[in-house]
Amino acid sequence: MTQPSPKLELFAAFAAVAKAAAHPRRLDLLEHVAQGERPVDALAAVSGLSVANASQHLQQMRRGGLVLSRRDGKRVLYRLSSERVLDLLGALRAIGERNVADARQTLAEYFSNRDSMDGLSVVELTRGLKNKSIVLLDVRPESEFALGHLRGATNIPLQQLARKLRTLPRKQQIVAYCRGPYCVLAFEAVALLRERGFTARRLGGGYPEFAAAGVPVVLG
Amino acid sequence: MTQPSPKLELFAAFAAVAKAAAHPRRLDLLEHVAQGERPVDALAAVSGLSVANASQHLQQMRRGGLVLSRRDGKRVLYRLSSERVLDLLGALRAIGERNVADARQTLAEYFSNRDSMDGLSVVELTRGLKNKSIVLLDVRPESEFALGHLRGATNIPLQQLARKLRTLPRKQQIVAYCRGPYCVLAFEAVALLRERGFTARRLGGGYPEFAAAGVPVVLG
DNA sequence: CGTACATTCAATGACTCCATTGAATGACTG
DNA sequence: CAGTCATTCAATGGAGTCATTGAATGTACG
Repeated sequence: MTQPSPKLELFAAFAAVAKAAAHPRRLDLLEHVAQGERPVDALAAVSGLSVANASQHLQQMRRGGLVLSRRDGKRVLYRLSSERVLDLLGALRAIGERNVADARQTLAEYFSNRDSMDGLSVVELTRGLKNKSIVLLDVRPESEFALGHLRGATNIPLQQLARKLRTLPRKQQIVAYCRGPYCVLAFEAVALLRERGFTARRLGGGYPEFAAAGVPVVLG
Repeated sequence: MTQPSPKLELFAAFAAVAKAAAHPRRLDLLEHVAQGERPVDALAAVSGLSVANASQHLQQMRRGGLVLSRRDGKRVLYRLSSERVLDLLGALRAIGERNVADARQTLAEYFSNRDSMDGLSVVELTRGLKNKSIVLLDVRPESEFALGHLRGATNIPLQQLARKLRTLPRKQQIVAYCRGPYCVLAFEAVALLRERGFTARRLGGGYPEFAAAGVPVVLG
């Protein structure tokens, strides 16, 4: 329409991508979609949205090219469109984290003494698994673990963790992960484990990030 | 099960970053800001916005943490907040480019036979400069070149290119770059040069991208 | 110390986005 | 082929965004 500027037309396309990501609920949904392919109602349930609302948000992300959908029987399954989306999320986090750190509120409050909670990198994880110096713990709900998880991980959902402590070793370091870098499950798991005298650390990212980084996975 | 859920609060911060990038004009402005620190009126001029409008867009990007501003006398200078912003732009491009490729319109129309126009990588550039097998050409306006450019580049603004062809060598490959991966200047320069029998290619990104990738620069 | 200048603020209508509701589509199941 | 279920559509108010205007800061310079 604005006849000229092919550049602006392209930038409009890029802006549409950003717009698709520019809503807190959608980012939340996106993190869940990143765990694996799932139908609308499941995504609506885990992120606490009405089905209609979740559907609309998912469609907006599809228009923006963040997710793809396919029909399977009477369900429609959504999945990430590509690993590039994780790059986008990473960039948003990097900038957003800086913003909240400057006006330090949330981070400091909820993820207190973050330094000691600093996450393991991919290389540290790989080395530790080879060494058998660490035990990898997936604290997401069973259903998400079943959908896909890092190879060698044991699944103990956070809610059951307190009851199953005796199954965990005390001589190795326990490394917990969940959905993403800001997923609270792993933070709380590490806090609980340390309280009970275990040596515990958190992974620097969640399942999707480490899977994208090349860590071997088991798919459901 | 919390009122403002720490996670959603963080995601709101990330969404705010995305929102700051979710407007074509702002992406355009951002590309110009990425060339170097500049006052509002200059940015307004190059992107064809009114000063008040540019000011408001810039402030929104500042709130989103994409740019920073500082006062210098009676001017306010804006600059990128960090190189992370370039990562964000890269991710938006990667996803957005895919989207328009699927509905191939703009790309095909304006950047026809893009394969042959495919850009040089950082390593290719570095090797070529060492070899002296290429000549690096900056086709941005003089003012932007003065603000900062890749080391070893010659500045011939696109408008003057046709007149200054005789200053260019015919035995080396000419590599043109401008503001970013989708800046038309370099595309047109390459097209013109090839028409006149030169061997010409485009750089795979603009000044900000290659500077961030570690290519040596000269600052003004 | 007043004037000029760069930038920002405030206010305005046109427009788009958000969440909710209830109805419509499409596809399996008996 | 009627019933059921998952998803999407359409319509609704309420909130937020956009570009434009003209006025208000704040800084320098004579």
